[in-house]
Amino acid sequence: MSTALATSSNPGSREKILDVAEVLFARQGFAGISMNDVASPVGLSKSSLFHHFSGKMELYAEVCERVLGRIAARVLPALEGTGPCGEKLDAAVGSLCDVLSEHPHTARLLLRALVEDELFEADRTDRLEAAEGALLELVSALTTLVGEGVEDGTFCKVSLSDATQTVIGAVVFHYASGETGERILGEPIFSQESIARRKREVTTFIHRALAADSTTGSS
Amino acid sequence: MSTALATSSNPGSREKILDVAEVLFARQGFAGISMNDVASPVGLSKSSLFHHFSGKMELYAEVCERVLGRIAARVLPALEGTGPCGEKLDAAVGSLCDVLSEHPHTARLLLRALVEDELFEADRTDRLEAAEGALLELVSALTTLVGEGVEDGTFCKVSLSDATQTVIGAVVFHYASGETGERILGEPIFSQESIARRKREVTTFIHRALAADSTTGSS
DNA sequence: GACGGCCAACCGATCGGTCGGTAGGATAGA
DNA sequence: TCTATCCTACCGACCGATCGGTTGGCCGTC
Repeated sequence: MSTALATSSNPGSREKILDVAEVLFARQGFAGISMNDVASPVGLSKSSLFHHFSGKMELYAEVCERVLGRIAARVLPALEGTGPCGEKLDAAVGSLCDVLSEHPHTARLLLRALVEDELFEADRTDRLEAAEGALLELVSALTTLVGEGVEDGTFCKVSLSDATQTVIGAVVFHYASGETGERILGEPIFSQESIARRKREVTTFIHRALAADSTTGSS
Repeated sequence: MSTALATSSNPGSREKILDVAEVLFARQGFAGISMNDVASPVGLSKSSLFHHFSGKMELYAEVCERVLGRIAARVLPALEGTGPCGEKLDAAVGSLCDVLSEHPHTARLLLRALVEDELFEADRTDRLEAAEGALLELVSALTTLVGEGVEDGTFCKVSLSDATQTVIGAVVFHYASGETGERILGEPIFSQESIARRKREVTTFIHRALAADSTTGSS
């Protein structure tokens, strides 16, 4: 009563399902999570999930779509802004770090989506295709930016596609590395100071790797 | 008689099971593969797998152990050799590239092992612990090398653990990126020329990122 | 009374794992 | 040399549990 829930047409359930599913799929993958695993933390029965999503695959695809959208919303503006290529790249890497550290499971889901891609060859959803399209758009925007930097002399001559792959791996892996990563670091990955240091370190790492000359230009 | 096989204690089956399981686990993960999936390509029945391995977890652990061992056997010597830090790092990264491209599914399994780590908290095997120990040993050797380079002025001042994480991600991700990665590159990842270019590109990328001054030193 | 959110019960399929048994080479006692 | 025994590799049948998904119906709101 006092709380505003338990009314009909409860739009909260859908979002709650997506929230829970996002975390679980990120941690254990598509095959590692059952519909029951998702339903019970939400407080619903398994069959209710099928009322909101036509199947497990749909749910997974929508989760991916949402995550990719969140990333794109943050990173694309940084990539497409005006200004020097070097600054734009730093901003894009920084934005990616931000969004990956604000949603700690995002990187895992992203890495999984990349690594498990050809798994669903049989029954891909349109949604999943769309999500992958958004990802490729993001990646190609990054590649384009690197290409511009190489052409105008900001960056040194590198293979564009290789550099793009390297940058993605360098940034994303850390946030997805979980327990093992924390054992490497010797401290939590998502503590406030780790997040700040990580952003600084990986940004300058990439900046130095691509900068055409030694004047790194930072600070 | 003439052939040396078909005797008792057939060691071939065990190896064949491990070979198949390695590929399948790498592609679809622990939860995504059933014992039947492993058994039938080998040409055995599911129950025969339980004759060689006490359970699915054991099989997975042994696969991980074998893969980690293969990597360590190639990379550790490069890390521990004598010589300038810069050259040792280049050699280690190169060795890692070599072993990851020679066994195309290794990177995926490695990435999975890192990303799925806290999944098995309940029923970890001793073997799995051992494999993870080998991995951490490898990583800490890399961290040590970077530390030496920073101290003797070969590398610029970076957070050791962050640099290690970045290097691992930069190298490993590419070989695990599968179909999506090929769409980024626009060509096969494991073609002969891609392999060669990748090794060169990522090595110089890391070299430039860590080198203390602009004299990259490469030819 | 139509409709949306929800659920218990159920379905066939498949999961990891067990069990009893078979084929056949090695071994030992006679 | 014949035979009884043992062991390893292997398999078909089976087990309880769980999987994704369906069905029919309950309940509260318009």
